[in-house]
Amino acid sequence: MNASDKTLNDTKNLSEQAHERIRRDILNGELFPGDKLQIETVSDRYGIGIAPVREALNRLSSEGLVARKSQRGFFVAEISMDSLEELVKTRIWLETLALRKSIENGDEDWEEELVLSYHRLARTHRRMPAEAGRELSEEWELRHKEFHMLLLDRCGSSWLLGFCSKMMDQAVRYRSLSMNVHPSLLRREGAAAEHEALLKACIDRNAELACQLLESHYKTTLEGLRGVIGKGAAEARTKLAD
Amino acid sequence: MNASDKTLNDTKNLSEQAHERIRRDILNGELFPGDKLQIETVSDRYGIGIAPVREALNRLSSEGLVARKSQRGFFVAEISMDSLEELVKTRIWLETLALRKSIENGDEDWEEELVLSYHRLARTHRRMPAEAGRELSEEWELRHKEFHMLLLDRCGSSWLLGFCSKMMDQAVRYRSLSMNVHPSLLRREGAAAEHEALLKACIDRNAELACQLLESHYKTTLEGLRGVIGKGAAEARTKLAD
DNA sequence: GATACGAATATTTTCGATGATTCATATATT
DNA sequence: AATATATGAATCATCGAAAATATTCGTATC
Repeated sequence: MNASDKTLNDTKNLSEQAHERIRRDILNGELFPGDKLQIETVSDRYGIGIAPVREALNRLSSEGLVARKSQRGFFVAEISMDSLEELVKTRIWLETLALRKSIENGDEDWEEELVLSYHRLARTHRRMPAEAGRELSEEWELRHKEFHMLLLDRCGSSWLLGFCSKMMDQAVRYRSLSMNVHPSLLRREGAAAEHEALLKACIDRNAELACQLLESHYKTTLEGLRGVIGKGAAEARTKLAD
Repeated sequence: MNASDKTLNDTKNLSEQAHERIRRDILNGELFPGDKLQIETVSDRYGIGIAPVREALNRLSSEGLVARKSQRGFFVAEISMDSLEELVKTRIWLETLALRKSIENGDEDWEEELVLSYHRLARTHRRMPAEAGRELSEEWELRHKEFHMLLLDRCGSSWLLGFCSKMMDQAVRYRSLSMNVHPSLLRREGAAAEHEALLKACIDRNAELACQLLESHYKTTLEGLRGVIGKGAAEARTKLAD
């Protein structure tokens, strides 16, 4: 339950630490799409032996963040504008579905958790100036995902929740990568207001409105990313040289 | 594209072979929910070293077929009536969604593929007497999944297709396990007719009917399994002694 | 000058063995 | 007799090195 459990990577065994850290670096856009994940290089980078690293990469490959070419090693999963559009489309389908069910089932506890989660998200947002540190940005992403997942939390299907979570991770990845290329472009101001409207619609049990808001929220984000992605991958490759 | 590519497990490396074979044994119900997957035992069973087996188990754990308890090894994922009900519910949500989209987008090629796939399924079914061999039963499961996936194939989202595929695998698992406990009970005759009706509705582009048929198809299957599952897990454990 | 072959190199994949952790049994103490 | 502690066996996690496989580069041939 405690949020700090995941950021502190002390107690776990090495293969879990490797999994967590590589995953984080992919989601934060520090590892670029298509990059080769050479076992020994990765092993050195994190100071973890090659066996745990292999295990982590194997798991990440099943989670869709890493591609695994037989006998040719591991690569950071590719991205493309096409697959981003497919991703957003699918997110809208599944999340509006989940949101409707969640609004149907949600009780007063749910409302309270939502209010709290929104408050935390807004607070983090307020503290975030133009060029915030990475930790704050990471914290925002965490809160953001928490809020959006909580919206769906009462949908009644852990399967559906899991699918939505997976797709949210992918979306985070696209955002991070775009931000690395065009640092100024993103983190638009409108987002905060949209979250608030979404919160209100849920508390009012206005499923129709809530779904509309969610849909336009994602479509707006998509438009913001359009055009950045194509160049993004190529540009990122050069930046790797550092 | 060729279906036999997956059944022949020759060319691949050992870790992929292990993954395929363990996966198959879990889906076919030869490995029972909760069973410990002791590395060395598994390694002996398949005649594959422990390193590839570990890799396979790691990937299977991310795919939801294997549970991984830190520092305590791997176990075949548990099942329960509750999670089966959740599974069926979610399948109906997502597959009717995908089916609607697929019927919207499907062209004449799609129709032809459907007819062909249905024919193959029906033929396999016809050749299957009361107590068919395992190979034939496996072939039926393959065709069955192929047909159901093809129904959704034109939905326009590889994400959604992947989710549905994952859930179908789980459903196969529940069926296999139930059949191991009550061999006579399952493989009801009605299924063939239901598939045919489904095919017809799709070709007629009657989305509403098709979704209704799909829903009742799954609900009927669920009812057939009800009551078998609870005892199933316990009874299966004893059978392991062989 | 371009292409194909083959040796040398780099990487992945796999194995066998060594530390680390958990679980079970037995002994000791109240 | 019952709980607690300690010891031993089993198993997991990790390491380092060998085998299998791709990749690169140079050389020879057309």
